[in-house]
Amino acid sequence: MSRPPRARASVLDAFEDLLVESGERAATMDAIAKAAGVSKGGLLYHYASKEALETALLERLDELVEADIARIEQAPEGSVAYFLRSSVLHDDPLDRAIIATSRLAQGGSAHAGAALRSIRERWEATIRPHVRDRVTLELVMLVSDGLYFNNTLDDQSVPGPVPTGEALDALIALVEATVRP
Amino acid sequence: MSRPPRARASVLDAFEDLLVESGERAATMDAIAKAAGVSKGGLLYHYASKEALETALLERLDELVEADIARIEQAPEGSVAYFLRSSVLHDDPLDRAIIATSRLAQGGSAHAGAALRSIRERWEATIRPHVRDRVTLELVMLVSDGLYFNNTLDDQSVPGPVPTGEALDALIALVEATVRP
DNA sequence: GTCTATATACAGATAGAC
DNA sequence: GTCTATCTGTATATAGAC
Repeated sequence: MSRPPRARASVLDAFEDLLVESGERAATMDAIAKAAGVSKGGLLYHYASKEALETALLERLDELVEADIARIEQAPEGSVAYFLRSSVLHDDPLDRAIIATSRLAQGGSAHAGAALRSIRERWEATIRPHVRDRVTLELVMLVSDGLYFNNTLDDQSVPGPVPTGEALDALIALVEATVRP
Repeated sequence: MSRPPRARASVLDAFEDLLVESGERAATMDAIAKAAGVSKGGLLYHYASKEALETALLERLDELVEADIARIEQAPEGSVAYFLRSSVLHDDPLDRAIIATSRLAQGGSAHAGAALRSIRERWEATIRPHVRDRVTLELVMLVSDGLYFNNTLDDQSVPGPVPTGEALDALIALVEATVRP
């Protein structure tokens, strides 16, 4: 755990980037090695197989989610507002890890699918105390899922259909007014 | 168009099934041929390439969406309620086509991604007259997206986190009360 | 720790018989 | 229209030098 080699992290970054930017088909061992600036042999010294790389991505995701949940609970603007607002961000490490994992899940990885379900449960448990009842909890979760889903479909050129700026503020205000306990 | 050979349709069905049940990695030409009960050569007589198969799936999706939009507009229970309820179904042809297309989009297919964005725009235009304003329209669309997203992650064994039965009725009632013009 | 070279498997696609 | 056999490219992974 201590002092992990620089190359190891940059290989994982390259894997994640390729998944996010170009999809699972593009994330081959060759492409990952090239993007990370190492040879295929070098890559395989750090991660002995593609499955090892996927496992490492899932572990990174898990750590990022843990930190995110702490932030949700302490957010000054309120947990629901913070949770929804953070569902629409694009380029922070957590969102990239989620989108990458989502690509793997849709490709057929059962582990990745299970990881996403587990994250959703942890978020749900965190939000539960801050809403009125079961139904309003569903509403918050589904709006968040919807925001994430649109993130995953975003292509870098076209702006996504998801609200930003004042439209996002208005959406959050609407949801908060509806779900407040 | 008239009297399309039975085998042609069953090849497309097999492609869709493999995408939905097992993800894009599993949907190889070999696996598709086997599932459809034809040889690889037989498959390639009907669809000369994998891209042709993807194009056919997108065309099927387009037709199903067209029919769906007509149903949304005429639904006796109201367009918003019908739209949300139909977002949670699992085994109708439209949902399977959407999930299959979603797998291709996450795999990296730009065409599939564009098709999903186009569907979303058509739905949005259909729902627009039935809600109060821009913000409530966003809310309905995002809840629908959230329901679909959870569908795509559902694994066949575990029941998904998405509401059914009375919980779904309550959710729909909540959203309708919030967005009604 | 990182490299080159190579083994093995499997993908998509072609050729041509029936 | 459907088949078998085969070509070609490319994916993951191994072996072993440096």
